[in-house]
Amino acid sequence: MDELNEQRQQRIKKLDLLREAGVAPYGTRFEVKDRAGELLRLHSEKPKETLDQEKISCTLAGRVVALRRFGKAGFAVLQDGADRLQLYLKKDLLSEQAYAVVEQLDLGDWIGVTGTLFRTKTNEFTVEVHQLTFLSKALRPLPEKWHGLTDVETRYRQRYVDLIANPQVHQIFSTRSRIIAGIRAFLIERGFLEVETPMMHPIPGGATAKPFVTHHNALGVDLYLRIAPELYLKRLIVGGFPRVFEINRNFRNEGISTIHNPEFTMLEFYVSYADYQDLIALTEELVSSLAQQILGKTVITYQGRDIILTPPWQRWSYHQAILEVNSLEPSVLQDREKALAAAKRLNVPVDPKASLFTIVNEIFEETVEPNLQQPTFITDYPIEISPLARRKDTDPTLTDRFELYIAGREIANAFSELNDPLDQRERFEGQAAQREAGDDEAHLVDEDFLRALEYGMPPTAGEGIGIDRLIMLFTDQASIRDVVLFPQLRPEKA
RNA sequence: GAGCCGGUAGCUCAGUCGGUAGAGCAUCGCCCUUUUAAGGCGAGGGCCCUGGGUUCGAGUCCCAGCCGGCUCACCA
Repeated sequence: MDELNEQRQQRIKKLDLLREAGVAPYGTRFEVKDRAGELLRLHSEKPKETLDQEKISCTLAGRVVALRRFGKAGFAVLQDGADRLQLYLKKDLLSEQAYAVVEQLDLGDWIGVTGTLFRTKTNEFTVEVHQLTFLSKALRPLPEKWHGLTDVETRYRQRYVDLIANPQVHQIFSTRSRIIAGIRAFLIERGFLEVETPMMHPIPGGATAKPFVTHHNALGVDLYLRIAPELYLKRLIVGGFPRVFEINRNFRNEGISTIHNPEFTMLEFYVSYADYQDLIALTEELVSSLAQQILGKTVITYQGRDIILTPPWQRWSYHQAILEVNSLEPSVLQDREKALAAAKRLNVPVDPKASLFTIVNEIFEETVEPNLQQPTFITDYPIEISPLARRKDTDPTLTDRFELYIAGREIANAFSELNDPLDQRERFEGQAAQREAGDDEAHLVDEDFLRALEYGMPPTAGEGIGIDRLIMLFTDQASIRDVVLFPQLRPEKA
C-alpha cells in the first residue's frame, strides 16, 4: 500500500471512530459569529490582564492547519481565510465527546469552536476552547508545514491546495478581488453602466488576434470566442448609453507565457462626448487612486524596482519616442529603405519585404517598449495599426490614440473612436485586403457594426485595460499564472 | 514551435565513481495539561515521470517520449 493510501486509510478509519462517538464527520450548518482576522484586529494588541478581565467570548470556524498535542491538552492552529489563530484544547474544559473529537483530529479537518480569548504564558493570543463542533473530515494530508507547497505544477493544477498551504497566495487573490471591486466602484461613481456583451461572436473583431472557434449545433454555425468586446460596446453607445463598461474575459488562441494566458480579463469602457486626452486623465486617476486605496501608497515596488504611479505620468508621441530613443532622423519614418537600414543598424530583426509601418513598429517594440518602466502614455499611433481609431485632425496619417506602458508592458490601449461609418468601411476594406494578402489577424468586415455606425455614433473615447497585468503590478507578481486562479495548463494525464 | 533547467516517500529535499533507496515534516504506537517548525522513544511508508537501450548490475549513463518552469518567437 502506498503512503498516500495509508494516510487516507487511517483517516477513513477515523470517520468510523467519529461516528461511534456520535459525531457526524460531514456536518451541516454552523453559526459563525466571528472571523479570525477581525478578532486579531480588534483584540490581539490587548495585554494579558485586559483579556483576562474582559473574558471575550467568540465563535469561529476554519481548517486545522497545525496540531501540537501533549497528553490531555494541546494547541491547534485554525486557518480562517488568510488568517491563522491559535486554539487551546484542554480536556478539563471540553465535553467528553468534544475531547474524543480532539483525539481523532487530523491536519486539514474543519471545525467550529466557541471559547474565550486569552494569552498563553508565552504571550500568544489564543482562543481557550469550551465547545467544539466537528464540521468536515479531510482524507488527504496537507503539504509540509514549514516549506508549504512549492511545486509550481501542483500549485497551479491543485490551486485549492496552494490556497490552503500558502496564505500569501490567498492574499493575492483577495487583493485581486478588491482591485476589481475598486474599479467597478470608480466607474459606477462616474455614471458608467456595467453591461454584458456576447462572449460568442459570429465575426471576431475589436482586436488583432487569433480566435478560438466553437460550433453551435442548433444554429449550425461556427462561432468565435471573443477576442475583444469593443464592437459590441460601441453598438451600445450608438444605442444611447453614454457611458458603458464591461469587465470580462477575452480569449486569444496564441502563446502562453508569464504575461499571456489564453483567457484573460479585460476592462473596456466607453465615454460619449470625450476624447483620448480625457481618458489619459481618467486612467491616471483610476490607477493612482486604486493604488492608494488598495496598497495605501502611489509609489509601489515591482520586481525590485520602484514604480511611481503618482500623477501626472509621462506622455510621449509614438514617433517622437522612436526617434529620441534611437537618435534617428525624422526622415526614417517616411522612407521604407531608410527605416530598413535603421532597423538593421539597431539589430532589430525585420522581414525585408515588410511595409514601412511594420518596420517602424518593430523598431518601437524592440527599442522603446522595454524602456518604458515608469508609467508612460505613448500617443498618436499611425493609422495603419489603428483600424478603429479616429484620425488626428492635425495629421490624417496618425490617430487620436494612446497606449499606457508600465514596467515595460502594455497595460492599456485607448483612442477617440472612429465614428465616421464611411471611413470605418474603408479601413475594414483595407484590413480585408491585408487578410487577402495573408495576414490572418486582420479585421473582417463587420457589416452590422457598420450599419450601427450609420445610425450615428456620438464622438466617443474608449479604452481597454488588461486587468491581470494591472494586478501583477499591484501584487508584485512576475507571472500572470500567479494572479489567475486556474491558469491554463496542458490537461493532466496525456 | 526552439533552447536551457527540472521530475526520487503525502510534502520539502539529499542521493558521491554505476554496486541492494535516505533525511526532516506528515502518518502509526507509547509518554507528556501553556505549545508554537513542541519534545522523547519506537514503527511503517518508494512505478526513483514513462518506454526502450548499454551493463554482471541503472535513481545515476545513452535514446525516445510525457509533464512543468524559465528564456526566445507570436501576442495583451
